[in-house]
Order: sequence, then structure tokens, then C-alpha cells
Amino acid sequence: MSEYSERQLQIISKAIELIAEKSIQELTIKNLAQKLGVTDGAIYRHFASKTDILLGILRVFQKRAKDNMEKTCTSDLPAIAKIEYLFSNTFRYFTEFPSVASVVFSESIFQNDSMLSQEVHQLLNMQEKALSCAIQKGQENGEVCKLIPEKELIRIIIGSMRYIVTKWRLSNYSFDLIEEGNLMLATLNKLLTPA
Amino acid sequence: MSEYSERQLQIISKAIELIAEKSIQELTIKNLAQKLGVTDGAIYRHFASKTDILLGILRVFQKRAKDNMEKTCTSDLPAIAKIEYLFSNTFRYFTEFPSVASVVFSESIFQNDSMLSQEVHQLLNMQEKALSCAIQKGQENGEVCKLIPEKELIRIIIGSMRYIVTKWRLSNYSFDLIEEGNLMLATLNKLLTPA
Amino acid sequence: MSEYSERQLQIISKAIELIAEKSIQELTIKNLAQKLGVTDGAIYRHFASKTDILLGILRVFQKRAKDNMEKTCTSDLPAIAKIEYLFSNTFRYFTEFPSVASVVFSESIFQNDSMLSQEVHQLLNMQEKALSCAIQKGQENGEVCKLIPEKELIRIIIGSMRYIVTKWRLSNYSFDLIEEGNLMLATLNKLLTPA
Amino acid sequence: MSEYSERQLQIISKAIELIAEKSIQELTIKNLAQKLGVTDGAIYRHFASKTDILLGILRVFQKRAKDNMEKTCTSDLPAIAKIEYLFSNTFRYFTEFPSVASVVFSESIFQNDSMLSQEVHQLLNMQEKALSCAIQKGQENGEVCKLIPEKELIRIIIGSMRYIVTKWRLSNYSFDLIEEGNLMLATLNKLLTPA
DNA sequence: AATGAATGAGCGTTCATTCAT
DNA sequence: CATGAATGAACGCTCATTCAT
Repeated sequence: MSEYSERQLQIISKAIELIAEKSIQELTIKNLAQKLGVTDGAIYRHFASKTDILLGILRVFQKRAKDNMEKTCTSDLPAIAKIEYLFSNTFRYFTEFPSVASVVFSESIFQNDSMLSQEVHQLLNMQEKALSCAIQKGQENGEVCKLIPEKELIRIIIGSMRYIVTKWRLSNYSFDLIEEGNLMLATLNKLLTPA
Repeated sequence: MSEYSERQLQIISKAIELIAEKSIQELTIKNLAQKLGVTDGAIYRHFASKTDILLGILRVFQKRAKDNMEKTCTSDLPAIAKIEYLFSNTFRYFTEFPSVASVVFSESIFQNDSMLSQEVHQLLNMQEKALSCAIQKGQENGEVCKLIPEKELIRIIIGSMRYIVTKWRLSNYSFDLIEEGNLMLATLNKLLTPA
Repeated sequence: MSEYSERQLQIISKAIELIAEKSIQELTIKNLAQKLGVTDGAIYRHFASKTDILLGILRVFQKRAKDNMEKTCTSDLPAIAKIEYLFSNTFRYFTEFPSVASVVFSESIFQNDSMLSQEVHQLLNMQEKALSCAIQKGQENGEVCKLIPEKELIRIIIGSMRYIVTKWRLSNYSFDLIEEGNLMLATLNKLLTPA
Repeated sequence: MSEYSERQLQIISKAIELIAEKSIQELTIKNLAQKLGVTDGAIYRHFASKTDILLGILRVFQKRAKDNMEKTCTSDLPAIAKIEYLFSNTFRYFTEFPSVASVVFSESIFQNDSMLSQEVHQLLNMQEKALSCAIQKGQENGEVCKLIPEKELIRIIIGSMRYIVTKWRLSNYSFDLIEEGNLMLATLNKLLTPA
């Protein structure tokens, strides 16, 4: 679905860089064109609108996330390992590209644009589905404790993970996301393991 | 600290209304003035800048949250009841004023403004402190299970709560936040109760 | 001509202070009212417009300059001493109230307002007349050299003096205006003294 | 240093026209855009700020002045002829573009903007240096009388010249600047010529 | 005599987007 | 495929001034 040309991927990549260096608010067509070494208008050869560029970032991340999820879900790892894998992978990606986290966590900015907020919503749903798949199987074969209903577990896990990322961003990336994330995963591990 | 005049509170209130009806992006001085039935300049009699109005919304919520937290913390309710009280109160408030949730969850928009992002940060810290107070006492007197360290518990609780609010907002307030929140609280209850 | 009430003089005085502390561009009704400890509107009890306040400053200086000139002109000092007296007095005044120099030298700002620019023009004419009176008598009784026509002498003297003040203002009052002024006066003395 | 594009020079030129017709206070982006037959925003393709446009006017004049000075200084004209040349040239330029004089004499308006006031300061310094060069050589080879120290001579000459321009501007250009300037130059000639 | 609220016109500036070349 | 110029709508903000109380 929706393949991007070489040049489009370049633009998306530079947009990510720009957000990383400054902030998502500094992602203007003018700034982006400057970074690409072209004029404003040139960008419109490749994207119909600024929204489409943002959408591009979201989709590139989505594709990666999807691949990650599918690979993990279809693997024969134990349920808990799957969950750990799912998130540690994301933490690594965010650490490498913090600006992607900026975009993925920009619901409040996208509020106005139904396309963008839909995409973010979809991302969240995907994540929930992947988790759901792991937990369900886990609860079935006794790897995951059944005390807490699946739906609630998902909320707890995603919520905790998101909160760490939020704090990381608000603190100006002042702590090691991977490390802290692993600590959280260890705790969740305890929670999920049947007594 | 920082009392607001009658008129200032009116303006803050109208700003909240405006955000509720449209979105935080539609909160412009022009729109706000229109809603108040005055001209743009009139607003500047009462607030030095648009940021100060946003700050006003944040502080009104902060004051409420602080009162709530203090009352709860100093009460002699059992730890778990305190936590429940803390959040169910917030859920009720957000349900009544969804736009306040919009503002409180607008870190990505405030990223550029150190004043505003500081305020949001502070709000989070306050929340953590209140939780910390309840959990610590609870763990000491055996009301709260000690299996999971306090810090992690806080993350789990706040993370889960925030995630529900985020989903509620992304879904266009399509479910009952109070109800869903109570479900989550019941689950957390299980988690916190010592075996 | 045009007497000022006690309160009006207070306002003028505060306006001069304000200009001294900040700059003439910071002389707004709002700032002035703040400095006076009243609200904006209150000022309009005493002055019909901002222009009238500026006019007030100009007239207070004008009155002082006029007194100075009359006293000097009608005295029986030698011509050159009169000229020296005329200017050293002004330098002393400017040193004490640099903001008055700011206003007196603000022709470019007053350009739009015929009242104000007229007033500045008048000030210049007065100065020329005073000088003229001294030089004429001096040339008649041989105290002042007749090589250079009166009109040109006036231009040279006033021009030089103004230029020192301009440089003083542009340099942020970094040198002693009185001292430097006296040096210039000594030089002009040489020029005026008949061979 | 700092070359201007064709379009930038057009804008500068229209700005000069606008100031000439109205006044420097009427030089607003809106007015300028109207005069150029474009919208406000279009101007910002070519200049980053209004200050930069003012700076442009100043620099165009500065470049001209510099060329004039260098050509004059390196020539083998007698010292007094150099001085005459220096100023008569400026008078001619101001007569052709009175608004340039408006800008060059707008120190009081530029007071708030360090860039602009610096530029004006620099202009003055350049003028002093050029004069200094001419006078020094002239005093060395006996063309200029040594009675008055160089520094004072410079003050007298620039001061007188500036004063004529000021009076010319305040009088609404009601006399012939070139003519009056030449008269002044003739007088200065007498002053400078050794007895 | 002063306050407090408001006006209205204006200002410099930004930004996504369009389009002829 | 890109440039260079421009648009148009919006934005936050300032300021002299007015006026009912």
C-alpha cells in the first residue's frame, strides 16, 4: 500500500532529521526545502501537501512497526518474550530516531487533520492487536496469568510504555530510554507471569 | 500564587469553551475575542500574551488537581481508596470539561514554549508525588503489595490512566470515560492488593 | 504663553524620566501611566493627546532656553563670552537631562506632526536669533572678526555644537559633553577673535 | 560586501520613493507592498525583515559615499578641493533623493535598532575618516591652516554641513541645498586656507 | 480626578500553496 | 524537475484614544 519514490523517501528522511534537530513545529515547507537544498515549490512535485509528508513519516514508521509485529507474532517465542521483543525494538528505534517519536506522539497537533489523527489511531490499534495476539495465546497455554483480563493488560502495557516515552521526551531525552524501558519490561514480566 | 481576576477567569472559561467546540488549534486571539464579543486588543488588557491564557487554563486545572491531591493525601482513607479517589475525580472533571484534557495533553504543541511545557511537566510531577505518597504509606502498612517497586507502580498507574484518556480523545469521546476509568481502577486494585 | 498646571508638569517630568531611562520610542501612554501610577485614561484628563505631552517637554525646554538667551543677550558681557555662556549652559542642561536632548533632537520622529516639527524649528530659530544678536553687536564693536558673514558664523557655531551633541547621543553618552563642548568653544573662540 | 539582487534594489528604490512622497513613518510593509503592486508577504521573499530594507537603503547610500570618498581621497586634488568635492557630491545626491537624507538623518528613529544605529554611526565615522585624510595631508603640505587642530576642523565641517541639511529638511526643502551648500563651502574654504 | 474596559486601525510577520517559466 | 515570484489568509500584538462609572 502506498509506495514511495526514491525522492519522496529522501524528503521524508530530511523531514525526520529536521524534526529531530528542531521540533515538529519547525517542520515548515520553507525549512524543509532549505534542508533539501531546493526551493519551496519543488517539494510539491513530490507531495501534494504538507500533510502527505507527515503521513509519509507515519507510514514509514507504521510499515516498520507492522513488520516487527508480524515477525514477532508469527514466531514461536514464548508470549512474554514476544512482548518484550515488541517494545524493546520500538525503544531502540525511538532512540535512534527520536523525531519519529515526536511525530508518533503528536496526536494533539494532528487533531485538526482527520487523515493524520486516523493514522495515529490506526497505529495504536495495530499495536493493540499485536499485543492481543501475544497475550491471548499466552493466556491459553498458561504462559500469561489470567487474573487480569486481556483488554486491561493491553492498556497497562501500552500505557506504561507510552508514559515512559512521554517522560523521556519531556525530559529532553535526558535518560536512557532503552535501559529504563527494560526495567519496565522486567516489572511487567512479573505481572504477567502466572503465580 | 497567581490569582486571577473575575474577567480573567471569564476569558479562561471562554477559551476552554472554544477549545471544546473546535480544537486547541482554533484558539486564536481573534476567535477568542469574537466569542467574548469584544475586539482583539481588549483581551490584552487582561492577559499579556496568548501563552498567559493557556497558562491560565493549565493553572486553573492545576489548582483543582492540587486541592484534590492534598485533600486525598491527608485523608485517612486506605491507600487504594486514595488512588481511586484521585483518578475518578480527574475523570469526572475531564468528562465535564473535555477541552481541559485537550490542553493538559498538549505537550507536543507546547514543546516550543518553555513556560507551558514546564507547567505540564510540573503537573505530571505533582501527580507522581501524590501517588507516591499514597503508595508509600500503603506499602508500609501492608495495604499495598510490595512486589513491584513504588516507582514502577506509579508508572503503571499514571501510564494506564493517561492511555485511557488519550484513547478517549482520539475516539472523539465516543465512550464513557468515567465508566471505563472505573474498570481500569478495579483492575489496578487487584494489582495493588497484596496476595 | 501656555502655562502648565502642577499635575501637567509632573506628567511632563515623568515623561522626561521615561525617555531618559528607555528611549523616546518607549514613551507610550501606557508606559507613562504606569510610571505615574495611574491608568492610561487618567492622563487624558490633563493632556488632550500624546502630542501635547511632547509639546510640553519641548516648551519647558524652550522656556528655559529663552530665559537663558534673554538673560545672556541683554547682559553686557563681551560677545564671545555671551556665545560661550549660551552653549555651556545648554551642555550643562543636556548633561543633567539627556532625555531632553533626545526630544529636542527628534526631528525625524516629529516629521509627521506639524505642531511638533514647527516647535523644533522655532527652537532652532530662537537659537539663531540669540546668536545673531551677540555676533552682530560683536562685529560692530570689533570684538568679533568680520571675515566671515554673520549668517555663516551662526551655521558653523550651531552646526558644530549640534554635531557634538549628536555624537554624544550616538555614543551612548560615553564622553563628557561639557568638557568636549568647552574644547569646541575654545576653538570657536579662536575663529571669532579678530586677527 | 552584501550585494543586492535586481528585485531587492527595486524594492529599496520603491522604499526610497515612498519615504520621499510621504515620510519615513509611512514606510510600512503594507504601503511598500502596495506601491510595488504585490501583497505584503511577497516582500519577505526578498528581505527577511523591514529592518533589512532600511539597512538596504543605508548600504546603498554608504556604498555610494564610500566610492565617492575613496575616489576623492586617492585623487591628487588639493586638500580643499577634495573637501569641496566630498560635500558637493553629497548635496547633489540628497537633492536628487531627499528621502535618502531622511533615512541617513534618522538616528532618533533607529535608536531602538542596534543594527541600524550602528550603520548610521559607521557612516559618520567613514565621513570623518575621509575628511581626516584630506585635512592631514593638507596640513602637512601647507594647503590647510594649522591653527585649528584637525579634530576640531572635522567637527566644524561636518557639523556645518549636517546643519544645513537639517534646516533644509525642516524647511520642507524650501531652499536650494546645492547653492546654499556651496556658499557654506566657500566660507569653510576661507577658514581652512592658511593666512 | 481616576478607573477599567474597550475600540479600531494598524503593524510586522508566517506559511501552505500556486504557477508561469 | 526545479525556480522564483507571488498569493491570501491568518496570526499575535501594540497603541492612542474614548467613555461610562
